[in-house]
Amino acid sequence: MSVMAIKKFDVDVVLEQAINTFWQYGYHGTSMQQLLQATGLRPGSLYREFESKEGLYLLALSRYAADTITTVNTRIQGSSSVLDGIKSILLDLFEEAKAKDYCGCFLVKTQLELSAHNESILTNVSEEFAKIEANYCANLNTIFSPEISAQYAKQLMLVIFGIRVYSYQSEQPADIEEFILSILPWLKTA
Amino acid sequence: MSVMAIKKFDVDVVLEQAINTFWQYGYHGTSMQQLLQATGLRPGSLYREFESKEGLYLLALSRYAADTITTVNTRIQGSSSVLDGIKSILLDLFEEAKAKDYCGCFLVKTQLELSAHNESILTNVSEEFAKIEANYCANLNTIFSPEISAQYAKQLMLVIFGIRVYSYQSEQPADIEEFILSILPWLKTA
DNA sequence: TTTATTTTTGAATGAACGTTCAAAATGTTA
DNA sequence: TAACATTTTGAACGTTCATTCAAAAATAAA
Repeated sequence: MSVMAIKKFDVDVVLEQAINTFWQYGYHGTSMQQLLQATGLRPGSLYREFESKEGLYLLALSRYAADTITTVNTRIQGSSSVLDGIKSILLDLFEEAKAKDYCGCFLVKTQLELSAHNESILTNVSEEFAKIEANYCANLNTIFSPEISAQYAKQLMLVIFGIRVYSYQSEQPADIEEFILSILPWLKTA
Repeated sequence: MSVMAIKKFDVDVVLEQAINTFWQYGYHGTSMQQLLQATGLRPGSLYREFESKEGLYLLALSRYAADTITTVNTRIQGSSSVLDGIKSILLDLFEEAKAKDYCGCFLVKTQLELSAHNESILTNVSEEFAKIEANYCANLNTIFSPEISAQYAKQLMLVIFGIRVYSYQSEQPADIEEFILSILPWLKTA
């Protein structure tokens, strides 16, 4: 009995390259040619592994979503308090936006671009956002009542979406921390 | 001397139909076939009038942007106070989102979809948002100091963006007015 | 080295894309 | 009615799109 030839490419690496391309140019705005160039794969290999452009996109999307929650929790656990953690996450969002190649949030972009084309993607992304909100809520629960936590988590989601879009505008507030605290005063610590 | 045949179509009507199609499906997600069907025009007529798909899109976009400011001011002037007017605008955004064919804000969708493809569109949309923010600021100036007005206008824009994206999620806050006031307490009147 | 299995290759495919333009139709003036 | 400027028509164009698949290459066990 014999064993196969071994894959020349690393699926994780390819997925990350696909994420970056889709993230920047959107689903309809990205051609297979771009993806082949970004990943270095040939059509046959890419199709054998991911079935189709849509298949690759869905895998890239769920990978991105999973990473998001991990990042949030890592950040909170690395901070001196939950509130400081959340505050630093928001500050990071503004910081990210200064990058020349800023391209917002892949989940948000997907939601806006594809909700009219594909109902299941709308549901899919909504579920991911629900998970993210629930995760914030769980973290807030360690310091607030369940009712307050749920309310604050909702506010947080809305503000994060707001930052994600507002950041495309060139001018940022002079004092970003003050700006954040003026909208979410309960984030104030010590 | 003689005079021409007369246009069979109304440019304003065609533009509105184009807005609705682009708004829903995005630039890359809308084909010329869809636009021909939505407008009832034949390729030749559409191209003679608007030059290209991009030309039609740009005209549709600027039309939409102009309408936005008009709507805001009409709403504020029709209210008993500036703050009530703004509050009712925000409530309307949530209300709109309940519609089955909700498709967010055309300007926001354009910004997210096309900023990587077309620098001039990014600039274009950013300028429109700056106008909208300046318009809110001018209205707030009638009751607050210039500094406070500028600060509140920024908050307002961020919250509007947030609502525009958050609304794709199915579950809305139970008491929407309370939710709004918890984020923008200065909107509270009487 | 041969055999078995898997992966890679990349030219080719048909469909859909945005766009063009010569010819026909339209409506007004002379 | 004839002359005309303008608009409409819609088949056809070349390009790019996502995708396929028979053949070649790669690998490791027998």
